[in-house]
Amino acid sequence: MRIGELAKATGINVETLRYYERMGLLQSPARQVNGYRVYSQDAVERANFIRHCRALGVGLRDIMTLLNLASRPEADCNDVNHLLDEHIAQVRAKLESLRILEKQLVRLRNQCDIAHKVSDCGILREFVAAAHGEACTCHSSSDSAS
Amino acid sequence: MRIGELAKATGINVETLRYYERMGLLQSPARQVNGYRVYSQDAVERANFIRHCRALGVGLRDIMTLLNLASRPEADCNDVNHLLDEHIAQVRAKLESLRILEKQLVRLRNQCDIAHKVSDCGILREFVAAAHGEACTCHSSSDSAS
DNA sequence: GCTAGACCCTGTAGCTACTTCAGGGTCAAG
DNA sequence: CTTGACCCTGAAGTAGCTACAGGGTCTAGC
Repeated sequence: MRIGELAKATGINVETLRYYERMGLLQSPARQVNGYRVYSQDAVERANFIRHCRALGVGLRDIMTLLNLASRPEADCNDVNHLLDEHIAQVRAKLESLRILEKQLVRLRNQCDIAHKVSDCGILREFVAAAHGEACTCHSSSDSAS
Repeated sequence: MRIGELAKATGINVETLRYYERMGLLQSPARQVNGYRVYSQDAVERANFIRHCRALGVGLRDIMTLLNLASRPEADCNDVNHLLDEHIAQVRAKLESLRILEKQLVRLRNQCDIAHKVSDCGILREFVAAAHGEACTCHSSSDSAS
């Protein structure tokens, strides 16, 4: 199977597949005489594994770790647990900051419900006021989101 | 005020301030004879405005739009509303996918609560099974998060 | 006068996870 | 023999910074 077919079979972009190969996530496949990559069924599974992990927001480095662990059946499963726990913690932290962010944005949005001039816009006034406030107090307590 | 002082006053990194200048968010300030940047109080406010927006996850391009709008008091405030609405929608979409993600991760994590060998690890088995499943059905319904 | 250290400058590369582009080669069908 | 689909490599672009290299400037202390 060539790279285009692998792409179709896995739903992963051709370029992304080559990128994964460069990054060491996919082994360099055999080549035809013309230089085309030839993949086996193993590659499909490996690529799908990667895709599944990516859909869960797992980073490439961590996927690499998982792939290495998966290939050593005698390895200690604690590493997998640990990796997942960390990932869950990250996701929860992000969720929390996004929830706060949403509240702030909605509150901001409510400053200006009817269309009028920017000069009267509660939203921009809020922005500016917040900027002023920070400039005056000079010691912010909140941190950035994202 | 020099760039270091502006950095302290706003809590924005010196490098980031120069970056914002390169990106056109901050106007190129006056220079001393030795080439050092000199900032006015205006710059502090503008920089704080940017910082505030960034903390809300607003992208640099959108901040640019807001700054331009804010400088034209007669402009229509609807643009601000629209920008904010879009941003809120984005944040909500991200929240939703993160919530799903968290559930999936927690479910996955529960597959393997006691430390043992990778060969018996429910988590990795789940990953592999999911990859297999996707390979077989060949038409995924879920999309990626993040 | 001279040196250390803090600050400033520009320009460039690094980060993540890709995507896109330039500039080619290969192959099957018409 | 040409068209179009596919493949190749290597480099650059994306966002929003951060960090580094390799300098210049200024002030304080000896």
